[in-house]
Amino acid sequence: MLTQSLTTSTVASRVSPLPYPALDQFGAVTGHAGLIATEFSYKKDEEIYGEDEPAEYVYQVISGAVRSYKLLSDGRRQIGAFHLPGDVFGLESGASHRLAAEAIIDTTVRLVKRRSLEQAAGIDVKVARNLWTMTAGDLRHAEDHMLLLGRKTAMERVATFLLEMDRRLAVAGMMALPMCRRDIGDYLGLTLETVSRALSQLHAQGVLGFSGARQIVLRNRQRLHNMDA
Amino acid sequence: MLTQSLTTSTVASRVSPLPYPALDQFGAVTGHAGLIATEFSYKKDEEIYGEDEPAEYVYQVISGAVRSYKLLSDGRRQIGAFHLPGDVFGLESGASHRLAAEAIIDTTVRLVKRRSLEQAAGIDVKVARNLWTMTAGDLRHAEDHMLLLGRKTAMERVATFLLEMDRRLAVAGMMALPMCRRDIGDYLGLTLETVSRALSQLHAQGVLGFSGARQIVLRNRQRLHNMDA
DNA sequence: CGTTTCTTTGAGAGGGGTCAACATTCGTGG
DNA sequence: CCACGAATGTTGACCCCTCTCAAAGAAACG
Repeated sequence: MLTQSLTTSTVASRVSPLPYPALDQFGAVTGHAGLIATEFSYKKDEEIYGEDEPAEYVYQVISGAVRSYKLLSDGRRQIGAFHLPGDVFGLESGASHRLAAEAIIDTTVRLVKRRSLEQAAGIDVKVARNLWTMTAGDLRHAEDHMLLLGRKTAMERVATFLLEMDRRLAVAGMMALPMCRRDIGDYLGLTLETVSRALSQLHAQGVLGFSGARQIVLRNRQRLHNMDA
Repeated sequence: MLTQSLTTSTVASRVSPLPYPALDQFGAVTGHAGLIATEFSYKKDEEIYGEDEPAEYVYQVISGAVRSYKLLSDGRRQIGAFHLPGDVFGLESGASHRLAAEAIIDTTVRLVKRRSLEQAAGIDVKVARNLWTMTAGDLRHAEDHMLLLGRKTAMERVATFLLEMDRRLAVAGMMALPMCRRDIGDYLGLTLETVSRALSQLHAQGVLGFSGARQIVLRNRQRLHNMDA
């Protein structure tokens, strides 16, 4: 990794315009500490870091999308989270990454050295608090996702997924999913066929509209909320 | 809650003898800050706090066992974690508890006010770091559990559970499970019958021995490790 | 020692997985 | 801008793992 086009810049608080600047948690950390941030780009399906690899950097998506996942020895995959523009990922309290990360589509990230964040946290209590808060946010998502994976039906999982993506990346009532059906399945603990069937059923019921398999408009969010149990 | 026998004491670092004093993370926090810790007891199946309830206290199990869980509207339950003696639970970065907590059996906990921990973290960077590390530990467990819930078979889940409990509460090669089959099922995303059948099968294969349904001896940990994929 | 709760086991059903074929979309180069 | 090929998505048929429902057995408790 780290063998591509590389731009270095001293970061004030926010270098690049992000879709949701109001929620720029990364800037909240780097801003206080005057850290060096670097931009970096990955091509579709390129690995950003592997599972159990030393956690040298912390990342923020500038554009594109990232999947974090774990694998079983026979190749079964569980995606723990999708990271969209503005999201911070790869933040670890320990020495190594617990999940691998790959670019879903061509993606640009900003990154800072973990060591410098740790150092800043040792000096500035506000930075330390921000790191804790970000990890706690990841934990909240994981707890919600355990409920989905352990106890929801296929239709409920897909409904939950659609509402999550609608919230996170809908523009003008429409969302452009960056990930394929297999990624969605591996996120929801389903097969790609089951995801496809659920989406078709929702389409037939008029709950959503397609313009291409990955361009979706939700036409009845209330029905989806009811389905998500 | 908080309507039972109540003992207050000023905590040095460790008040009560814990089974695994080497891993006393709670003491690492309270020790530095000279916080007031209180002991409190709950009866079997008593609620400690509810989902979305204000997070006023942080807890450590002294004796007994606790389950943390989420419910769907129709009563389906996902247990996110079991808390055993020495474990800290109920630690939140935000204002409220994301999961409910109940005593599995009669349980005694030590508790400190969240506010005083926050305050200590604002003064002492080491305390802040400890809070972050504890939340990161919970996140690691949740990430592993998502893989289990999303991608493992029933037998793999039970094998993983047995190895986890063996690691956490085995004494002299034997473990005394505090929780019933339904709790195990709700932790593993299975029904209690499926858990029972998997345990019976492992028993028939000689992988484990019973002395009462909840007293289990692992006779072949390697086989379990192979099963857990 | 009786009662209640928990666990085991069986039989049958169903939701989601698997395998396969076809359709659509997208990227690429003509 | 279109044509082609590859990748992605949809749909169908069938199967199997786990769930559901039921009953008997074992353990815990007063």
